Amino acid sequence: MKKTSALHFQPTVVNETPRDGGQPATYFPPELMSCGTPAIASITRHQRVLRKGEYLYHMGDPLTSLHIVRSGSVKTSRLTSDGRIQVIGFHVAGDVIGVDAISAMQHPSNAVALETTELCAIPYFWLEELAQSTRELQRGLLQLLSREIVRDEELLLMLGRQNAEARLASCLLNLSRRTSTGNGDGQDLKLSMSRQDLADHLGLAVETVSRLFTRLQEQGILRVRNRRIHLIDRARLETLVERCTSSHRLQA
Amino acid sequence: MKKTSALHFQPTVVNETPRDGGQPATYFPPELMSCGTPAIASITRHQRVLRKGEYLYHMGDPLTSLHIVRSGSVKTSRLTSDGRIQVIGFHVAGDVIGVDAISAMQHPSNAVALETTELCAIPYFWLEELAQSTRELQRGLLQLLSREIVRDEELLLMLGRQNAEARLASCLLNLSRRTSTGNGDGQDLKLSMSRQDLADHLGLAVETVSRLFTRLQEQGILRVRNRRIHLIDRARLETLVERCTSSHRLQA
DNA sequence: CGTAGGGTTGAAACGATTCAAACCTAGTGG
DNA sequence: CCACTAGGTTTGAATCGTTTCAACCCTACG
Repeated sequence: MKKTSALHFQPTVVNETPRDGGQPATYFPPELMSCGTPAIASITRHQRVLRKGEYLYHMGDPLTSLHIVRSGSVKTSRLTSDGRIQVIGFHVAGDVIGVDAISAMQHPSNAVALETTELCAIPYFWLEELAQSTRELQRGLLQLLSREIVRDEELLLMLGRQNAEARLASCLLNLSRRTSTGNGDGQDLKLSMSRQDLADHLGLAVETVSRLFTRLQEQGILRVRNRRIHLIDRARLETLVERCTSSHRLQA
Repeated sequence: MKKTSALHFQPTVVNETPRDGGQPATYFPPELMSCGTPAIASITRHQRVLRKGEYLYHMGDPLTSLHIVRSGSVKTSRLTSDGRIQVIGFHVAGDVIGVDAISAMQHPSNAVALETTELCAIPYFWLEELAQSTRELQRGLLQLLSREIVRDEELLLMLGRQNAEARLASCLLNLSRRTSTGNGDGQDLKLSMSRQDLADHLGLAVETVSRLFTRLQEQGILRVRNRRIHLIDRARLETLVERCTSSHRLQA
């Protein structure tokens, strides 16, 4: 586990290199990047740091703020009445957490830090106010929520119609894409979640996930060293996935 | 199949009995009920009727309008690259369709009528405009999208962590709840979707769904007559479901 | 060095799928 | 009115993928 090195305070700067070259310090989701200055200014205060295992919120907590992950990672999850877990998602820098709480103004899921994690809080009533006066922000917010719906729909497709192998492949490619810095091609990833977390996300048993890693390694598609995954043959990994290609259109 | 009896034009009245007693003519989702009069007025024009099998939109189509189902039902679906289908949802009177298209301004899913269906279209750019000037409407819209996220998360739980039986039970109870008129206890439901559609929604094979119906009938939980389902023992159906109870809180 | 938790592996069991066939039912045309 | 068809639905038997249970291994950490 990392030490307090992750605790250095970022100044009020939001994105060092707004949108073009270099490694983007993507603390902000693209949907909210275009909103006006006052919005950004009011948002970037209120820092918060969670250690591994600390909860950001529990099911049933009232919604006070949305949160943007600045560094680290968070998992959100739900429970069945008999205690089985479904991990809804893993969230990394730039992701916004808590939007599922807007409808009932209380959280329907849990959010817990998988490692030391920096977040910035956006008081929700502020955000609504600002969105009312800032056209760009309103649009950004709506797009943000809609994007979340699309993401969940893709997960539904994964859980409903893909086998274990394809699910893991999907997940790894997804994580790789979202954590890669842009210039680094994202072939190496350090998973912050346990095998159990992965299993609970993919709707599988831990043992199955473990076996899959072994198998993919044997096939030379990736190399596994604990939670450090090296993607050797990304193309082959992609062929394992039946992804939703917008070109395809059969009878449905 | 029904005749043109469903084609009678509803006047500009939105909800006959706004919120209290009687059978609510729920053409509107609760989230948008509270918005100001001008919004409602501008929305309730633009009718549209689809026959069974007709598409409201295809994957890739640009977003022009959201749609509210006034009567009938619609299924939305996505495809894997190899042609397998995941039905995202079944939508009945009062449901809003198309919100997943807001993020990319084009539809990531298909929407097709399961029977003769009346819809009313809400031009999206109008809606955004109105939401900018009407506080209530902005809030309603955000709640609407958030509600959709919650719904999808519940489906994730279902697909990821429930067995075939619990999935079908969930789905039936859900359909019953949403189509019941309020005074009628909703024990009888007429499914507008095929077994295949159900299977594609629940992530199962058609044969499995068929067998489940037979089994539930043998157990005296419901009676099946084609697409007409009579719920005999709702309580027992509920025990089959492992639902997400907000009281429960284990280590997650 | 010893422990604890996460991770892996194997064998047996199970649930759901697949393939094949038969069965309804609604709609069609003689 | 009936036979005929086509789709949707049901049923059975064999197969497959994933889970379960149990044991073991590894590795980080005190």
